[in-house]
Amino acid sequence: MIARAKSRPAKRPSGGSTPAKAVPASSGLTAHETVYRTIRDIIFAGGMQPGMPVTLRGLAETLDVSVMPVRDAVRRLIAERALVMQDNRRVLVPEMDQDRFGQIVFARQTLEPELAARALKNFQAKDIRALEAVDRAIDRAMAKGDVDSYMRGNCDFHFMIYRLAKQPVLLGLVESVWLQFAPFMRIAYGHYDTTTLEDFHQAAIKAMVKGKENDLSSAIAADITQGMSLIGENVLSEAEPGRSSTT
Amino acid sequence: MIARAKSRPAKRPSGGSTPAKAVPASSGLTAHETVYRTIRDIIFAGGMQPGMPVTLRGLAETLDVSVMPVRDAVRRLIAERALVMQDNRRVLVPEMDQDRFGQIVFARQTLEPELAARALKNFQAKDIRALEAVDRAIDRAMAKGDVDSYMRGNCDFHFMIYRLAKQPVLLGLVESVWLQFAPFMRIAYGHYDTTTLEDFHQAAIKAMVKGKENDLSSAIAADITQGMSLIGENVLSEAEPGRSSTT
DNA sequence: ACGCGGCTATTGTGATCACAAAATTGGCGC
DNA sequence: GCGCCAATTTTGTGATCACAATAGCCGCGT
Repeated sequence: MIARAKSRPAKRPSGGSTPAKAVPASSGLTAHETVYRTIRDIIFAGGMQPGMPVTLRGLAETLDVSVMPVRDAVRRLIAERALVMQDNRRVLVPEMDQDRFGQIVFARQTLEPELAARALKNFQAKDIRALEAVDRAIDRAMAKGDVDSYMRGNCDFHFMIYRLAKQPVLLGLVESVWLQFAPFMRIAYGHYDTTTLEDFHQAAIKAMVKGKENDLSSAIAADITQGMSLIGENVLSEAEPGRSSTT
Repeated sequence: MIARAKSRPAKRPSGGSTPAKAVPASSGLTAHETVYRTIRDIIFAGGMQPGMPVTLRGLAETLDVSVMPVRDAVRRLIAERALVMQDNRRVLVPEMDQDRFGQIVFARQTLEPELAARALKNFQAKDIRALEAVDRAIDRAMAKGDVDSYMRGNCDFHFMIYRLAKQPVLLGLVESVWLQFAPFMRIAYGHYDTTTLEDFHQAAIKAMVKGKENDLSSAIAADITQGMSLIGENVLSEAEPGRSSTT
């Protein structure tokens, strides 16, 4: 739950320039960058319900920063299509529908297997080991029914591969696509038993070890097909009628 | 040419809240949106040289707005990969290299023919007429050697088709890709005689009229191949060695 | 003459204030 | 009790100021 803006109970001391900051202390990055990653991670973790409104002051209050970095971060996420701004100038997590979903599936199937194939020549032994470690973590999360860890692991697995391709243009496109369907992945996986899923990650790792480009692409493609059809079945069927709001 | 920041010759009147604005008057949109489109159009028109630094205050001075809308617009363009920010926090038009170019070509060839195919079922007679008008304008621009009009027409032609597909997710990805290679298109077309190019636009229009999806995709693919190989030959070969600066 | 160190100007970042539009709430009339 | 209109609150937008970091420049020393 994201806190709403409060009534400005206490004024800032007086200091000229740096009255309020808490987030950026953790790293040497800019506040806006930190806020951006924080929000992005929340989205990837499924922490934002589609249709849920997002307010600058609300986020600023929650993250304990001023509105300025939040504004930058939100605008960036809007540019990346992770959030949308409607005519009201209201910012919210976009809803999913059949059209959007079909486009996302096409983009994933088109870009990600190719990205994996282009990563193949850069794989080193340590990368394989890291991927196996992530995959074991995914298995543990599946066994425990830990949806958050599963999603995080799945995201790490894919992007660990894609990053190795060193193709920043394609990687940027894929990141934008992931940001757009991540919220629904969380919903679907929350409804479904992930333990019954076939593990295409092992097939992908095996293809990497053997250097079989086509096998790697196929494994990624199969993984995407499986995951996206799961989302499609669970999200679109119930979200279509429109705001059931069972509460 | 974009003006550099000057030495702040005249101070703003004094008014409390709206001392400076000139761009937004033209439309009911926000200033940031207007500035964004202005910069984007400049990029599409090839008005920004790769490697050229971009400063917030410089742009603000040129467009006669305060730095705030410019800041929003520039950050948005950075998110869309039209501009890059280096570690120095300096913003500039990204350079092109073989790697980036290959990724852009792949993304275009993968996404754009599909987008055209998906637009096919939405074509109406007036759309065909509009496309033919644009194509005639392109021919005129080619005949006169008007590079700017040619590029504008080419951009209009493609996006008029893509927009009809009503696939906002894919359209967003394609727009981001175009923003990344547009500056180099200008350079290539400035060096090359465009009158020798084969006109795949006519083939595309004919395919639309006949409703032949595969022919339309092929025509778009051929058009992309032709245009991008032209850019590749003219830009990469000379830009590779590094900053010749013949002036 | 050339290199180097300090100084100045410029840059992006962030905070705060002000404002218009929209949403929400409250009260009034029916 | 229900619907509508006005006042209030909340929201995004934009402007201005302040500041740290950097780049560019000038002069000094050898």
